[in-house]
Amino acid sequence: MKPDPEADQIALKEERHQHILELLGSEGRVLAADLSGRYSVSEDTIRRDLRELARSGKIRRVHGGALPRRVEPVPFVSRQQIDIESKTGIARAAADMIRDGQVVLIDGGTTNLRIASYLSRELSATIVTNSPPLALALADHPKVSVLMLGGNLHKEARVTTGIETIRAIESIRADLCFLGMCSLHPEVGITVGDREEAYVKKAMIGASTEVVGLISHGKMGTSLPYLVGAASRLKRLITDASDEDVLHPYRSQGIEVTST
Amino acid sequence: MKPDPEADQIALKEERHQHILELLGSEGRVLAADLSGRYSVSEDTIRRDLRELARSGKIRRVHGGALPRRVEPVPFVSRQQIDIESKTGIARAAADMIRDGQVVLIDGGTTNLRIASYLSRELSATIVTNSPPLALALADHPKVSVLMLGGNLHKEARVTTGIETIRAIESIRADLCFLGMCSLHPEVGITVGDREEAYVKKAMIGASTEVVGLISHGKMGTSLPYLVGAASRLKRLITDASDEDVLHPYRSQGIEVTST
DNA sequence: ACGATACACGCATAAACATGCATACTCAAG
DNA sequence: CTTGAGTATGCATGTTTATGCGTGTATCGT
Repeated sequence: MKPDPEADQIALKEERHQHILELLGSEGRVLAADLSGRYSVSEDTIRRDLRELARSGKIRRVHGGALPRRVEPVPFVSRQQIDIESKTGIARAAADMIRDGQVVLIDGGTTNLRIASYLSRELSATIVTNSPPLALALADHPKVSVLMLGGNLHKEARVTTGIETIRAIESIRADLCFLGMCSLHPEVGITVGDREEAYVKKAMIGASTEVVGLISHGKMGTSLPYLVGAASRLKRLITDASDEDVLHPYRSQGIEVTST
Repeated sequence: MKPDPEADQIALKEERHQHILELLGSEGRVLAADLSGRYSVSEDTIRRDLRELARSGKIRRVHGGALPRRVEPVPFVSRQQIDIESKTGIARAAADMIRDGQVVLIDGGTTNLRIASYLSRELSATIVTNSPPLALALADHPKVSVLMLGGNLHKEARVTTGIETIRAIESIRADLCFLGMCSLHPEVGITVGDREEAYVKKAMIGASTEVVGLISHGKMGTSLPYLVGAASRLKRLITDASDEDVLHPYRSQGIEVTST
């Protein structure tokens, strides 16, 4: 055996495996024939390596070489698909409001969840949320720090609620709060369909300097059994509704309305 | 004995061990044959050395030599795909352990995440977890109640950690705890790669009547920087490893071992 | 449909391995 | 000093592992 200048740095099988994985990570693919030459071993050996790595799920074996494991996008629930365009605009406008260094309280809900997608990769802030889906969506963000609020999981809404959640909220001071809106009415106020959620939202309002409501047009002017607070608790409203008749009642209460 | 210019500076076993570790640190790997020549001892002696070092978790033994302990930062999403079959068996066995009415603490980790899929639809229990993905996986379950532990989101592991998490754990008494295992060694104990996580796991052990460890074979006999506790803290171990040589050290510590 | 390439399988072999045993050394008690 | 226990080492042994090669099969691109 002649020492190959490139090879025989790697004499151990495990070492080769590791190296193949790294190579796959940086190059995006590997070819069996190429690896054979690179490590000065027979293609059979390489094939055996690839087979092993594939069997333990570390790579995806294909004819001629191997590819990285499929990185499939996070499987989001179908409900997210509703009203995509309107929610996109609202979420983007909300994401733009966040400044570096701020502590931001973000409530659950599908609209709020989309905020995660529109946060700048450069943003360095602390996001506090009672929504596990939102927390997970932010897990890939390079800079934001995520504080998950504990509590009972409300299965329908996918948010945590209850006394633990409220206590945790009470112990923070947020610069900004994006409140999820189930329904909003200029006179009745902010209402939700769940008692526990109402208390959580009240606590969120109380813990934040500035409260912003995100709401799609279909939910405006409606009401639900449990009251969170008057509409005037909101400093700003971001919505896709554009009908001035609908928006004016809020403006007249001193709420800044942003229509996307 | 003939004095070797390079060798016999090192005559003691401990000296050799120390030197091997240093070499491993600087070179990234060591070869048994190479070391044999370097220290002018037989390969058998080197093999014994390597075996000892591996047994105490300081190196990773491979055919032909040894490598540093694996520090393999595989992203969470792709980690989910690794060793699917083995994780399935382990998770199923774990799910079967849960009885109606119990309060069960489930740690993060990809193996534990799969437990959710195997819970009977009839089961009525309270699941407490610091893993948002697990909480979400359980959101569709008809009967279990889910308590999400709050805290800072550890992005890599997708679990919450920190003082909030620990406080929340301390306030509950669980019947059962499924501890996620990053690595387990019969003598070194349960270890993890993150300091915060170590504290959370400690708290989990303390809050549970019965602690069960779920671990796939590849993680057995390895160790990481931060100690959670002795292996004997586990009442039961569920693994896909079936090699009696690997399992016996745990059995002899009084741990019930279930091999799937 | 066709060669060309990549592949899986079985077999052979050399290296690496575990194990048991014998030897040599150390240290301390007799 | 002698003796004996404990340890480290080397050697002989049979076993396991990693690898390469030959054969025949599957897959690819045209």
